[in-house]
Amino acid sequence: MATIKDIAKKAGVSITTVSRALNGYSDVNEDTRKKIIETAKSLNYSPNTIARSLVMKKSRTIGLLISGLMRESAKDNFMIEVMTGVNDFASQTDYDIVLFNTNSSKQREKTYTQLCRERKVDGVIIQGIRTDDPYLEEVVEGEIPCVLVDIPKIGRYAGYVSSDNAAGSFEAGNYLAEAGHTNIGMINGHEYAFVSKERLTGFQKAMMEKGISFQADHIENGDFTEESGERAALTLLERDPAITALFCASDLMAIGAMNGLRAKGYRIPEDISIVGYDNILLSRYVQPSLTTIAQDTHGLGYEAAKMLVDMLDHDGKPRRTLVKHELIVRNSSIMR
Amino acid sequence: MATIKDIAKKAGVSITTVSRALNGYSDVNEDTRKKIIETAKSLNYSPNTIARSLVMKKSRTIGLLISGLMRESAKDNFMIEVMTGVNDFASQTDYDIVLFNTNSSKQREKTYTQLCRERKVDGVIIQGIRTDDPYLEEVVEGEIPCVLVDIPKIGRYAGYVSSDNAAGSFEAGNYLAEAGHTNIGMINGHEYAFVSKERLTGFQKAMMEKGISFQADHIENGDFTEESGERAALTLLERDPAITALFCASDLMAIGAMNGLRAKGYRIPEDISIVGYDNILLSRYVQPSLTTIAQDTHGLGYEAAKMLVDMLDHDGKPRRTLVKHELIVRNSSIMR
DNA sequence: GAGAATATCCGAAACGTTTCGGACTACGGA
DNA sequence: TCCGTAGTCCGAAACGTTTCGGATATTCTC
Repeated sequence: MATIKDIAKKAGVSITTVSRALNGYSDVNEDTRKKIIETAKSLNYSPNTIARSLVMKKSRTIGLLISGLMRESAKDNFMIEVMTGVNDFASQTDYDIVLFNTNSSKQREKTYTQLCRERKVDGVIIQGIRTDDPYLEEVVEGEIPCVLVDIPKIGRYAGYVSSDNAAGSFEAGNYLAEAGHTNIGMINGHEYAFVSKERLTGFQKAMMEKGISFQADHIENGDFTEESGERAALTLLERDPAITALFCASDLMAIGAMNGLRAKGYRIPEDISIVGYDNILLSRYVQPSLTTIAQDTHGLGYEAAKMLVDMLDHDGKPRRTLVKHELIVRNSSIMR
Repeated sequence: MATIKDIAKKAGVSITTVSRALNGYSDVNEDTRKKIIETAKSLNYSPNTIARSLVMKKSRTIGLLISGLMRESAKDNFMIEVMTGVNDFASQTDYDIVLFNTNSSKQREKTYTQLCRERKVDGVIIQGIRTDDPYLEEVVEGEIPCVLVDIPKIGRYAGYVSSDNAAGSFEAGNYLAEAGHTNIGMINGHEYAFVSKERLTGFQKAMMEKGISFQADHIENGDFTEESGERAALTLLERDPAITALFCASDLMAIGAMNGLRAKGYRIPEDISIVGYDNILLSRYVQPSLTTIAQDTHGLGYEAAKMLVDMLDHDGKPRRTLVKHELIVRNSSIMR
C-alpha cells in the first residue's frame, strides 16, 4: 500500500509538500503539484483515513444507534425508513455511517458515550431508545454532538427531530369525532416511549374539545407490536362493547387490533373504525387498508443527519426540528 | 480525553506496562494490573480505536456496500433483512459495520476498492450490485476480503452466499405444472442480475421435465419493480390470452402483475395463478396472499457476515454458502 | 554460591498523516 | 548594495496506541 512517503521519495520532494499538494494548499508550485498528483496516481495511492483521523481528531463518521435493529424489526418499516433518510443525506456529504450494535448483552456493559468515544464517531444519531434507558441522560448531557429521533430533549450538544405527535393525534381524534363517533377507545404504546405521552395528550385534547367523554378505562397500553394490539383491542371491547372506534398509537398495533376484532366477529369498518399511526408500508396493503397518521419518516432521518452535520461542520446549534404529518383516510374507518 | 499516557503517569508505571496490563498480557504483576485498571477507571479512560487501528493495521470494521439503499428501496424488505442478518451476526463479534454510500455521483469516481481501502475496513459485504457494474471484477480479483450476496463468483479473497435460485425456480415450475397448468408465462428480472439467469434456467428445466412447451415469447423481463411487473404481465397476456399461470422472479413484480391483471378484469387465482419469489413481508398481507418461493433472506446476511469474520479472524477460505429456500403456497395460485 | 530461569518492567520505534515554524531563493524597490 | 517580500519548500513534532528487544531483580537448581 503506497503511502505519502513513497510518493515523496519517487517525486523527489518532502512529505510535507506531498501532503500540501494533495490537499490543495497554495504554497506549492503548480508544476510540482502536477508531478505529485501523477506519481500518486501511478502508485495507486489512496490516503489512509485512519492516520488522518488520528492527527485531525475527526473521523468523518457518524454513528447510527438504532436500538433493536433485529430480525423482528424488519416488519416495522419505521426504523428502516429513518435509516435510509440518514443515509440519503449522508451520501451528499463525505461522512460515512457506522452502525452500532446495541442489542447484544456484551454492549450493555458499555455506555453509549463509551461506545461513541471508542469508535471515535464525530457525532451520533439515536433512534428507538426508551425513556427509561439509564444512559439516555448521559448522552443528552454529554459532550458528543448528537441528535435524537422522537425524543424531545435538548442539551448543550443534543438536538432532536420528531413530528408533532400531539397535533397528529389531535387530528386523528378530531377526524373520528367529526365522523360521528362518540365512544372511542385508544390503544397507546408503552409508557417508556415519549411519543406515547404526546399521542395521548393530543388525543385527549381533541376529545375534550369535542365534548366527548374519554376516561382511563378506554385506554389500554400495548408495546407497539401486533400481538399487543390484538390483546389491547379485545380487552377494550370486553370492557365496553359499545365502543365504535379505536385509535391506535402505531399501525402495527392497529393491524393487530383489526385481526383480533375480526376473529371475534366484528366487522371493520362497519362495526368498528380503526385509525393507526405511522403509515407504515403495510397499512396500504392490509385489508381493509388502514386510515392512519402519516409522518415523514424518511424526513426524520434526513433532517436528523442534516442537523448533525450542521452542528459538526458549521458549528450549528442543536435545535428542534419537526417534520410534517398528515391524516390519510383509507378504508378502516367510516362515518357513523 | 484521558490517554494511556495519563494513566501511566498517575499510576507511576510506563506506557508499555499500561498497555500490556489493559490488554491482559501475562507479564505484569497482578497488583500493578489492579492499580492500573483502577486508575483507568478513575480517569474514565476509553481506548482510542483509531490509534490502535493505525498500528495494528486492523480496524475491526466491515463495510456494507448496498447499492441502492435509498428511499424507494424500503418497500422491498429484501436488503433490509439482509442487513439485519449482517448486523445480527456482527453484534456477536466485536466488528462494527460501516455503511458505504454508493448512490451519489461523487462516489462513482472512486472504485469500490478505493472506498474500502480509504475507510480501512477489514472486509466488505456487497449486495445488490449489477453484473454489468464495471467494478465488480475489481473487487472479486482484489485483495480485500469480501463476500458477495447473490452473485456466484469466487476469488482469492472473495466468497459468496446465495440461495439455490435454480432449484427454487424449479420447484415453482414443478408446482405449477403439477397443479395442472400447461400454458405458463414468466416475468423475469433484468439481465444484469445473476439471479435472473438462474431463475430462468431452473424454471425452464421444470417445464422441460414436465413436457410443457415454454418459448421465449412467454418470457418478459422487468426490473424487479411493481410497475415493471404490471407492464410485463399485460404484454404477456396480450400476446397469449390463454396463459393460466405466471411465475414472477420477484414478489414485487408479482404484486404488480396481480394489480395490473385485476384492473383488466382477470380474477386471481381463478383465471390466472401467480407465483412470486422472495417472500417479502408484503406477500403475506396482499390480497390474495401470494404463493412464493421463500429464501432465508436474514440468513443470507447472517451467513455472509459469518463467512467474512471467519476469513478475517480464522484465516478461513472464501467459499460458497447456500441458504435454504422453500415453496410457500398461499392464495394467489390454484389447481386447474 | 554460581549460573540459569523467571517474573516484571521499560525505552523507543513504528503506524501514516497534518501542520507549525522556519529556511532558502529570486526579485523588486530604495 | 541592502532590505523586504513573495513564492516554494522542508524538518520535526504530534496524534495514541502496540510491541520488540532488552534490562533488572528475584527465585530456583545443583
